[in-house]
Amino acid sequence: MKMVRKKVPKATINRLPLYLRGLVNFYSKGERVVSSTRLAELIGTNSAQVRKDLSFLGEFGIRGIGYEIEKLIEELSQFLGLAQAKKVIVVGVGRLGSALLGYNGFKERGFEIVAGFDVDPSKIGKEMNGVNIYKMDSLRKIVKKIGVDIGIITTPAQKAQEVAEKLVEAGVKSILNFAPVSIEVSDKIPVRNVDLSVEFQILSYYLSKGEKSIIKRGNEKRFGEGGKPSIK
Amino acid sequence: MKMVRKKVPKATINRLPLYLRGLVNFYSKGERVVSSTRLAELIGTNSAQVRKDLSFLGEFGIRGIGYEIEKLIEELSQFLGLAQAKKVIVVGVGRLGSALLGYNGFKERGFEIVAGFDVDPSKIGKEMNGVNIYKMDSLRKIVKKIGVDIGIITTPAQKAQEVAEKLVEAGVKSILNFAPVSIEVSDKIPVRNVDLSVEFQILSYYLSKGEKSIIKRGNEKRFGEGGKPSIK
DNA sequence: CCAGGCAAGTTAACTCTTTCACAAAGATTA
DNA sequence: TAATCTTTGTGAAAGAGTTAACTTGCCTGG
Repeated sequence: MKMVRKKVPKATINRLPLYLRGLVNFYSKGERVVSSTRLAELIGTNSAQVRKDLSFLGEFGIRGIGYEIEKLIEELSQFLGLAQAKKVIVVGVGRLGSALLGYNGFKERGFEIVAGFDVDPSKIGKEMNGVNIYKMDSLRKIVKKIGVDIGIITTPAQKAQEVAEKLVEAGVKSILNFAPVSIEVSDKIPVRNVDLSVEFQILSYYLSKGEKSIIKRGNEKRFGEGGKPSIK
Repeated sequence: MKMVRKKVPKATINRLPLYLRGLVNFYSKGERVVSSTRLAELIGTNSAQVRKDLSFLGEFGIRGIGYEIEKLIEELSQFLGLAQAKKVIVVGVGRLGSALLGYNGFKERGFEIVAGFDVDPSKIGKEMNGVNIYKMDSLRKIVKKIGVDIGIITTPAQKAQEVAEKLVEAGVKSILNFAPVSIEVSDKIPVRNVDLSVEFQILSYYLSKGEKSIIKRGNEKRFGEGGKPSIK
């Protein structure tokens, strides 16, 4: 029975959205209660982990029964700050950027893309999937006017850092960077980097790891970025 | 002078592609040597971490100087199994799938998209960004013929599990899943799940907590169940 | 109301990862 | 050659995260 919530580990934070996703799925199938074991299978971990993770948020399971799905969804949404919708802009509406503009899953989950920005004159002033595309010069004005929670960077790598700075300067509150480069901004602004090539390369390692798992050594001669908090 | 079986930590594996990315970038700018401190800044960690990570692969720094970039790129590429090109297919060429088809960065990094698959008759038989789109029924035949290292799933969530099973059955060696659902296949097949909504939600948490910034990438890999990839 | 079953909550052991701090070794200077 | 400087490589300590195993509490059947 704890009133004071201890600090929630980062590893736990990373799993909470996965629980949420699974719970919503279960709920839509008519289920109303779920056990830690069932939730664990869903995301590939074990039941102790699930109980531990959820215990950081409070006690809302029923011993002998499990967790009431609806209640747990509510608690997780609350905890993750999903209670109110988030406004999102996309800078760089090339292939990936426009794919994001068109993905309905975000809106369903409370992330509304309110504007796109690009430097290509042939895109500026157009509308893509119901979202207006503006020139970069308008960034500041538009952000000030509507308030933006998340700025997505889908520009080429060379432009990413510059864009990140413009976003911060304009007042965007957090950044999701898809450009294959690490960006560095004030450590007050949460930044997440998602590099798809990196995912491929990690997979490549596990693909070939049979031979790679034995290493010979020694017979001759092996986020706001910038030295701030390192997170996995 | 030791010949040791030493397990490379997963956390290290996840960082190696980031070092590689930075090194390639430095090299293209004409630099030839880099220190652990410099590499650390690049990915937002500290020099001890970098040295430790690299020490798992061998000793190829020069004390008093740093690391020879070209050599380090070579070693990392070798270690990550990037020495030979990987063949990739994309199942589901909707918005995200076709964005991936068109991204040149993959080919540059040795990941060649050799075919796309879809169920939509209006796409089948067409070519998108130089890649032929086939019907799902052809999956097995084509995979058998050309050999496929990585299968990307960019279908709707409801189809993802079924597609994953077809991929495995056809002989695809690893899977990168973008559908917002966890897929479960044989433990022998490495799987990585990338859910963009999850990234948004994690960001949402840090946003609402007004907490210090996050940095790195999300995450964890899953291998079927509770992660089997370690060799003891 | 009690006994038995079941699953959450919790503690502590354990494992994994990061960081510290220093010895080792190549480079440079005198 | 020796002294000094610099940066790697590493063992050990510290810190995070995971898992096992135990305790608590709810529910059901008798």
